[in-house]
Amino acid sequence: MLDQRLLRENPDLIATQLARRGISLDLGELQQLAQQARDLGEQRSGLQAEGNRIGKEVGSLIKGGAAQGGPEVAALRDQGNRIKQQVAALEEEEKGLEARLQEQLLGLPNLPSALAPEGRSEAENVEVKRWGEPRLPGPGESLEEHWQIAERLALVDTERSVRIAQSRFVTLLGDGARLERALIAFMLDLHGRRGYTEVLPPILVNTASLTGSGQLPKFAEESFRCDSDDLWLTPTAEVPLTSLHRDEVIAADQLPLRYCAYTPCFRREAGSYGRDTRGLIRLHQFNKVELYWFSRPEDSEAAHEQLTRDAEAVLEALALPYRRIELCTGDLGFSAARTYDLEVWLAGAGTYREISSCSTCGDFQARRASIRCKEGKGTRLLHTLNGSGLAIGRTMAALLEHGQQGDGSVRLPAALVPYFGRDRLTPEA
RNA sequence: GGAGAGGUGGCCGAGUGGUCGAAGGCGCAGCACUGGAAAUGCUGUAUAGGGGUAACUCUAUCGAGGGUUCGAAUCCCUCCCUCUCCGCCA
Repeated sequence: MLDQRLLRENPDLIATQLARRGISLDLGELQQLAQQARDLGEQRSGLQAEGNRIGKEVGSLIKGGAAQGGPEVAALRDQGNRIKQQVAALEEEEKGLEARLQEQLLGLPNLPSALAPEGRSEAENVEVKRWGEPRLPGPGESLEEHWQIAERLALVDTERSVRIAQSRFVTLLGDGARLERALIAFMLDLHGRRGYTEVLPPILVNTASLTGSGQLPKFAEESFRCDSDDLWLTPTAEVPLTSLHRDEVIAADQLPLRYCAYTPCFRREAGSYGRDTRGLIRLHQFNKVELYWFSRPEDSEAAHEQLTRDAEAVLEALALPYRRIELCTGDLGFSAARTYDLEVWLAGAGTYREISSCSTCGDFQARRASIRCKEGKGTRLLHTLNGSGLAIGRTMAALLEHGQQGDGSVRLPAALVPYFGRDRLTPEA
């Protein structure tokens, strides 16, 4: 959520910055709404002050011996009643305005960081770096895509998943299930060694939590909802992790707080019919290990680099080639001020594919979720950052495509052996 | 799900409908004392919003929302949460 003070004092800045995202917006209505709400509030609190004064006066009159039903007391009582009615009327109007204002503000995305490159769409994202050698098919060799390998090795059962749930769900079997579990444990251990506190949060979250991290109110159609309970299936661990410290004030010397969490993630993927229909790339339910930082505002830029490095460390430990892309202003997510996407090389598909998205949200989520830090006198909003470290299903896809052998088996990186128990997936196994 | 108890500042804990943003204690900060510290003493110590260059000031907040009243932490209603016991359950 954007700062109301900024709206009042520098609306042009908001308009210019949102324009960098490709949003042209007339802030006039919003400003007017804010102004009206403020005027009403001023009027109301003035009346309340008057009412408080009368109340005290009655108190001291009675204490001084005036009769409860005496003329002075009765006059003040009438006056108090009139004020009460006026206050009630103003309050109702103010509430309506505040609700509208809040609704509109909650629907506005974050302002892009000054550092985010200009651009209108995905096409203008900027490649920052590449790591590793993308595997290309040798002469006469054709590389399979991960879903072909997975089916051939009986790691997944797609058809039966429809029976259990729906399309876009997957059931992992045998080595597939074990590899998924190994990857989760491997990543959590890696991040734990790098200083993250492991968290296993609830994956049903309430409306306030989704609003705090920015999924609501705008993207309700993207989440699964438990209608009778004000609970939703979390679309990413970013949601419960943001709310881990919702409505808290954290001493600055405790920062940064760094968490990693494995959760299943649930997304309705509305409007993606026909895209990535095979395999592990786009599912209604998938597993992910998430990294999350609560940082002092001054430190969040460096934190963003570090968080991204921590995600890259997973890919490097698994020897998976990747590149780092910085999203241009037009491609930034709703809550992000600046984002690096990590794209892993899918050898069978012959493309780089997003496997992690590392964002700094500035104070955007902190304002929505009311998370502050305290340093000396006074409090201020802190900064939040999040990134995948990594999406498990896509990691498995990359491993299968990268490690496939001419004999039909798949070689796994050495780092996984302690977790999976073998260095190879074979047809017979 | 049933029965009971309870939710007050960073923490503990008092609070008779009238000057209560709230006693007292702990903690924390500053000052004094000390060679330095401990102990002690004094002073200060919530958050959000509005107004003011500032000193300061106004409003709101005692789980949340309603109500009664000139006036509510205190009385009434609804809801939420926590704890104890019973039931059920991985």
